[in-house]
Amino acid sequence: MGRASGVASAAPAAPAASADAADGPCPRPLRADAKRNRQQLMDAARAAFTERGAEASLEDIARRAQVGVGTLYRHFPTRQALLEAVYVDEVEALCTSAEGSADAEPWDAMVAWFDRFVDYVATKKALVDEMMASVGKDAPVFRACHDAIFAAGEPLVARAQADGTVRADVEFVDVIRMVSGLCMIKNASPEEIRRVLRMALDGLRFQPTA
Amino acid sequence: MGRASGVASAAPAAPAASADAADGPCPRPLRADAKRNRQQLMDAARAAFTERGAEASLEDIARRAQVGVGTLYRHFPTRQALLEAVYVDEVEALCTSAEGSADAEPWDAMVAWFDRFVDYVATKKALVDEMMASVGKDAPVFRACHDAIFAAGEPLVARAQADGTVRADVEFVDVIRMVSGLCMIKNASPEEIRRVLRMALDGLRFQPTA
DNA sequence: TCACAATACGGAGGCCGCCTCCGGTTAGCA
DNA sequence: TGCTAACCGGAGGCGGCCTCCGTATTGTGA
Repeated sequence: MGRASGVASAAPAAPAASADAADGPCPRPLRADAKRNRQQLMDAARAAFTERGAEASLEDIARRAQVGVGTLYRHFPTRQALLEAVYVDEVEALCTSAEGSADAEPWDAMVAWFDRFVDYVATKKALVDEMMASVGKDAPVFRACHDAIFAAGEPLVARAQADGTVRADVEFVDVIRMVSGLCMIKNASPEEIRRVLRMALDGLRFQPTA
Repeated sequence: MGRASGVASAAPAAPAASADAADGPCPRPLRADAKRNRQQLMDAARAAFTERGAEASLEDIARRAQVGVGTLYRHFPTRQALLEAVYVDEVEALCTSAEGSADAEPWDAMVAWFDRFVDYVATKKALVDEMMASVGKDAPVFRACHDAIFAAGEPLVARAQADGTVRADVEFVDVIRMVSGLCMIKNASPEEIRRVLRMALDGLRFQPTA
């Protein structure tokens, strides 16, 4: 993560991770078996959501994780909770990809990030159905991811604006909304989406003559 | 409908309509009670999908239509079939709205139609989840709707291109893909979407200097 | 090392929606 | 009026959702 308030929670890949960070005082650090099962559930869920979509059967996820449904529901009371847990990880990965482009041309750096944004999203449509919905929503987890995305992308747009390449009257919210929308295009190849993205982004540098 | 191969089937509003047009020779014109039930089902479905989303319970739709589930499934073997039947009607309405703008400025006429497109879609997100998926897909019904939309919108874009307002190298498929994507933006007010749409459409008239 | 809470596990069970199947009903023709 | 093809409706099998509670495991204090 770059700056940004660090999206929070979501146990890392390592098995012995610190799966704390709920909201309250957190009296106990989660028992060993619980920690293990939680991780297995997240892994199974990530796989299932990726290949079957956000509607993947929770019972099936539990089976894949070699865990009873009860356990699944204890860790993640709702499908939404599970979806979020997985998706927070993903967002982090996306956001870090914004770093290290400081030396490129502002416009190119910006376009490149949005390219990655779209590619990235393409591989997890299911998860991102939720993620897209977060732009503008104020649920706690969403809020954090939303912030992370802004922290990653806004500077890129600002730089292109300072540079004069992007017209001054566009706002990042609108741009991210636009790109989010384009991510939802169905039945289009990556190249097709990229072409559309280029076209739409060109709107950012159109200088109204009026 | 303008030109276009007339989207087909989907019984009109009038109760005594000719609900034929399946695919084959159609030996019988559908019995009176069947015709009535079919209409009730479509009405109930339209309402249910609009207010509960595309996941609305089919059993509930049958109940609302005061018909057994069996009847529902006989008329519409799959949820998809029902969705399509309802959605064909909707697309027709959208397409006809492209007519009568021949006297406006090409750019304005085009923008206005896409505005309507987005507004229209906004009120039936559920249905249009399917519709959006149709751009590029080749299922029979989809094909027809797809054609109808192209027949309605393509001339508008072509006119703006002939006019020189829209750059010559954009293709209608891409434009409709772009707008379709924007329709999917979540949690945004109509004005916000309109702003994004304007921004994206400006990309069509950006003249690359290179 | 042992014993005993505190925690966590897992799956049976109630509920609901999907879809199929078939005995009973009805429209419409002769 | 009688007959039959066409149609109706809902019971029933299946699978997913979620809850509840008896059983198993962990880890801590003696």
